[in-house]
Amino acid sequence: MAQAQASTGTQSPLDQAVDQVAHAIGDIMEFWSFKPSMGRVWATLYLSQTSLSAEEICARTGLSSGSVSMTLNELRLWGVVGRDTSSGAGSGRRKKLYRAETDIWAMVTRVFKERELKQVHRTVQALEHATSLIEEARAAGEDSERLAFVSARVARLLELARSGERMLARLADTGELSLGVLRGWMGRKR
Amino acid sequence: MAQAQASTGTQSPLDQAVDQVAHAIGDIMEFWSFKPSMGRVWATLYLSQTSLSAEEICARTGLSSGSVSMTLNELRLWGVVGRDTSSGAGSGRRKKLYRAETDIWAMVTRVFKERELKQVHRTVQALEHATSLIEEARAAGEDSERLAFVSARVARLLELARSGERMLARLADTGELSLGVLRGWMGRKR
DNA sequence: CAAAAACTTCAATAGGGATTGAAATCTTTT
DNA sequence: AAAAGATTTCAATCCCTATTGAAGTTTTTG
Repeated sequence: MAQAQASTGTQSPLDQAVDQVAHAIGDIMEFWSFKPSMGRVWATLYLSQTSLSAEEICARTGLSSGSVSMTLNELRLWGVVGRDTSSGAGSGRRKKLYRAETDIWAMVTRVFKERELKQVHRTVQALEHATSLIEEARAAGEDSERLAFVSARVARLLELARSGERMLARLADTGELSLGVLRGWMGRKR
Repeated sequence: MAQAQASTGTQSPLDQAVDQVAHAIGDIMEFWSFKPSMGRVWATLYLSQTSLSAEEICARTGLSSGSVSMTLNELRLWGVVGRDTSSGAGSGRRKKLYRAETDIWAMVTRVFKERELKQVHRTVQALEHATSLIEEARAAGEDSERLAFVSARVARLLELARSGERMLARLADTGELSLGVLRGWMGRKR
């Protein structure tokens, strides 16, 4: 029902299919905190035999030219879209042409490295900072039961966050992940 | 600077530490598309020796009572917060008391199963539907090069999504994950 | 080198979801 | 069983981010 398709009312089943895939990819990208437009644009390119101009992409996705321009650049930044430097086939004016990168493995890796890892690392840093505040309190002579408790739990969180960080890093470049370590380690410890 | 702390202006280093951790957990939860308040509330409980009433949690997080109530229920739904049914120690009126669950492994597993898996499955379904639209086009006699191309690529996406689904499922209950399969498989195939 | 086309940028808008706060409901106490 | 207290619910609000669209810039073409 809610089809923001640019073209005229009715489309062929094939067009519908393409549109649906674009939306599906948009949705999952959004779920992973990317802009939905990134998913839509990438999918549109991925399902096109030929490389497309920004204008074409506008037409097919129904997004504004501004949005397409920004989205395209972002996608290029992520390395999932490339430019096609074919000077040839000059029918219309000279436009830049884009195509989807197809090495999905590289994409996933990249995303893990740059996004998940970065966020987890931020958390590690925050926890480290909290730890130093706790040390400060201890240094200032505080010696309550509460301090001991909080200190222990923050230490535990920090340990966990660091493990997570290591695991993601490993996953990102070896493609192997075992939560076994974590599992045993967190186990039934309170 | 931006400390939405309920209590009075200045806090002890220990309080600051607790507050920071709560915010850090809130941030990473938000990054994973949960409500930040869930992280804040959970962390507040996790760093408290004693179980807390909703009122206490309001005071410590600065969130509204309504928000705390809803957040608490959601957290309980996720199984990461439990109620403490101690009838004892009656100083004030009888309030429900909450404590943080500490089995982080269980939490992670749960989240994977219920959230990531569900979303990936939605994608699989969407792609399956698109596939059936393509079949429809083919059945209707369409036989373009474009159809063949789109069909192949959608099939590829579907294969990928299904692999992802299987892997997540496996990860969720064995804790083991190898992207090796995927890697080799996606490899340099175009 | 001027005009046209393509592309980028950015302030304004739209849209969605988290949070509030107060009314409604349910629970406990006297 | 009434009053006080605690909890839940939900419409209104707030906040944040994605998208727009038009103005500005760069590139291409005659």
